[in-house]
Amino acid sequence: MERILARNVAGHSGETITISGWLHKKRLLGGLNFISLRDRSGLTQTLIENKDEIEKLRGLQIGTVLSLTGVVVADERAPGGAELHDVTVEVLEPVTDEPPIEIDKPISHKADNLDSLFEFRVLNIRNLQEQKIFKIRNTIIQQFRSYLVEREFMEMDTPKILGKPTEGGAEVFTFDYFGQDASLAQSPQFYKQILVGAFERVFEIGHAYRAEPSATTRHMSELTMLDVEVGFVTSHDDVLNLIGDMVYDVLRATYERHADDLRSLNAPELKLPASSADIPRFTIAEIHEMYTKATKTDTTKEKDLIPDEERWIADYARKQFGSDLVYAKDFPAEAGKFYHKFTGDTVAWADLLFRGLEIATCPLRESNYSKMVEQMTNAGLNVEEEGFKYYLQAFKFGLPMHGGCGLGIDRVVQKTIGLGNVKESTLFPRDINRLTP
RNA sequence: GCGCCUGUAGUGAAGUUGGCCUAUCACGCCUCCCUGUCACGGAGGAGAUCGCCGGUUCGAAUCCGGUCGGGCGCGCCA
Repeated sequence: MERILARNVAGHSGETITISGWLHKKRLLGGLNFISLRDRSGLTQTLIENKDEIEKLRGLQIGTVLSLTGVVVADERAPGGAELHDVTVEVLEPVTDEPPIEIDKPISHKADNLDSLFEFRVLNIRNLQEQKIFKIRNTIIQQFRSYLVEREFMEMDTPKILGKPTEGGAEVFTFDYFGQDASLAQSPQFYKQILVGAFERVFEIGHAYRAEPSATTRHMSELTMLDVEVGFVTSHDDVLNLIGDMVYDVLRATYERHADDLRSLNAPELKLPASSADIPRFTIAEIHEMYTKATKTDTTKEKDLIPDEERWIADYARKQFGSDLVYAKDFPAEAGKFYHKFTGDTVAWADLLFRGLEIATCPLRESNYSKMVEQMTNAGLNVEEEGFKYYLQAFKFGLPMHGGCGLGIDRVVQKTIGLGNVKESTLFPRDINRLTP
């Protein structure tokens, strides 16, 4: 018999149907037994009065894979307005071991219990509340993708196995690759710039690897990044307009589609200005000045924003401009890297902050070959090196002015829902001491 | 890496100024009762050498030293 999903059961009133899924909850009231079955679309309640049928479930634990066949009866007392009666039970995969956690109860997300959260991840993702996190994540990724595809961005797949790292900065993982020194990509940056030289507009949603020994609520060793790069921009503002509008659009759509889920997860209310063009933008120097004035902590000598400053400016933007998003732009020139576009004392690079956390870096790149060679040389890099050879080819043979962003998907999900730790937004997080599951 | 906090049944918690702890509670699990449950309810039961090692003491979950695991903040962060 055709399998009917939980969400469609009510539409088959009066018919005999078969549902399949996992035993989610038993409520045995004696002669009246409620069994709820979970499938990918939700729960179905079934009513089993026949003692022989309920006996088939004796000794079987939550998670047992079942097919239940019965008549759909509309009843207001049933969750969803309908349930199965006169049920025949067929056990497809019996589970006799007691699950180590309860999957129909709230899963603790207290910081102290995060280790248990991930230790039992395989099972707690069967919890419907826990699943909401990953359904929201899925929507966020889909929204980013469709925003970009609609604007003629091409989705790309660039290698994560790279040669020996040449440029410093973030620590990379290195390993033996058939006798050669290899490393894991910390970013698809070089590739996306190269691809701008062919396709103008590209993006990638993929993993990036960081070997920094960071033990914070916002870092992981393996993260999911959205990398966007667009050619033929005419200013840094073009880049900020595009990325700001994209994030604005994705957050709006996600809050719309998952209003109920976000409410049940106690997500903060979304505050955005009337238009994405109104996302407040402050220079790093302005933020240092305002922060120093407000807190008496002098940060004017800092190159970057300190974490507390990020939270402070976010709070300021929310109160003064009604915006959960804020740009911190124009980093001091000494913070810039060789691939950035420099404009006097500052570098055309902005961070997009969402609720006090950096979710994206949005730079404008240097696109002129001679300038690149000069900036690399000034940075003490050897332009003849293998790692730069192919990268520089793209410049030598013509790149338009371009810029884009590297955006942390995990952080967007974390902050959208209001999770305390970025790992909670990730199915199987990797950090400095977790490699499993 | 540094600082602070933390580690008690399968899970989540209480107890941590040493003795009344033979370690408490909730959920889960097992047995039984229960015809409208939906965090079902009721009766009973099993389940913990209190992270590990050592020390102090008549006596340690509790104090001390070490060690391992975990968390938070900072640092690092193309």
